Amino acid sequence: MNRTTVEELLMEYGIQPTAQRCVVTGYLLETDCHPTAEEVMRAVKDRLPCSLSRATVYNTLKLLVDKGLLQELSTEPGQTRYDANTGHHHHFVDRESGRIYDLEVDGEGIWISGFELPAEYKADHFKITFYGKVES
Amino acid sequence: MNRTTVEELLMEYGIQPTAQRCVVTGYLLETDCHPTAEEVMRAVKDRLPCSLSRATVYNTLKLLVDKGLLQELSTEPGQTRYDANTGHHHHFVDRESGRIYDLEVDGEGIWISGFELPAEYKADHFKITFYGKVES
DNA sequence: GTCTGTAATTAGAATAAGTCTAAATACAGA
DNA sequence: TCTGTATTTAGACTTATTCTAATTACAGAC
Ligand SMILES: [Mn+2]
Ligand SMILES: [Mn+2]
Ligand SMILES: [Zn+2]
Ligand SMILES: [Zn+2]
Repeated sequence: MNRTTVEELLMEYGIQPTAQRCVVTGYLLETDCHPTAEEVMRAVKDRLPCSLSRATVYNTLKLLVDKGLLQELSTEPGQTRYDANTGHHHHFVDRESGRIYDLEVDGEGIWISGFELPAEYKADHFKITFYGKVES
Repeated sequence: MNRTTVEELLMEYGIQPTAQRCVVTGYLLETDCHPTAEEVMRAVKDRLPCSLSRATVYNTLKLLVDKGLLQELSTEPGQTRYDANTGHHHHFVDRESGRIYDLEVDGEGIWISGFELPAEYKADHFKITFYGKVES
């Protein structure tokens, strides 16, 4: 995804497309590894002619989450991770490597049987996280 | 659950039952509110004749997790919560209050239909977290 | 019952993730 | 070009958690 496409995407979401925001968004769209803010910072700072502040990375990530372009993941304590895949999907955490894999849901959607959510619990969303090992 | 019962439980799990550990464990067993380390600290320090160090609370929580008496929850960034319910169960997060409710799984267990875990993904565990509002 | 070595606890310092602040810079619209 | 607002910046600050070095508690040996 090139520079112009990212710019257009940001504008569609009502976000002023600055160089910093483009490069952060571009990185999150192209990676599939659910990076932390720190990882975004490292990955992205060489792509800019200028310096990049930590505050800008955090502000940008928060803005993108607010506007619905990213989702936040809390799979392990002390690390917030970011995911540009905002469709309804789930995750698999490899315990050894810590890597997080996306699990896509096909057409009809997912169905959980074997227990009832009590009537007074009105859920608007759910996520499933699997833990284990990916045998390569 | 009284003092002696907690002591016996800790010993069964191979944990030397000190006063601090008993009181932390006792609190987690009696509450259903998935407290943070800070909340455990506050709730528990008056139950001891002596002072209680932050380091002890964190060490104890980690020990109890290691030995399988507690599980850690990462439902929201920046807060690790603890859960003495270590059977297979799931959670409901009330977005307004932040409160976390347990969802028990009945006899036959839970079944997820609508997508396949790829063959090379060997999962030993999964958890489901629902988000929404509890209407009281 | 003491002695003694190890385990546990303590207060406070150190880290690390994330937020805030105040000043500088960029930029959209007049 | 001018001007006001939005964005970015470096670094201070906060908060959750971990580490450290010294003290205290305790289990087993005598
Ligand atoms: Mn991070
Ligand atoms: Mn906490
Ligand atoms: Zn994902
Ligand atoms: Zn629970």
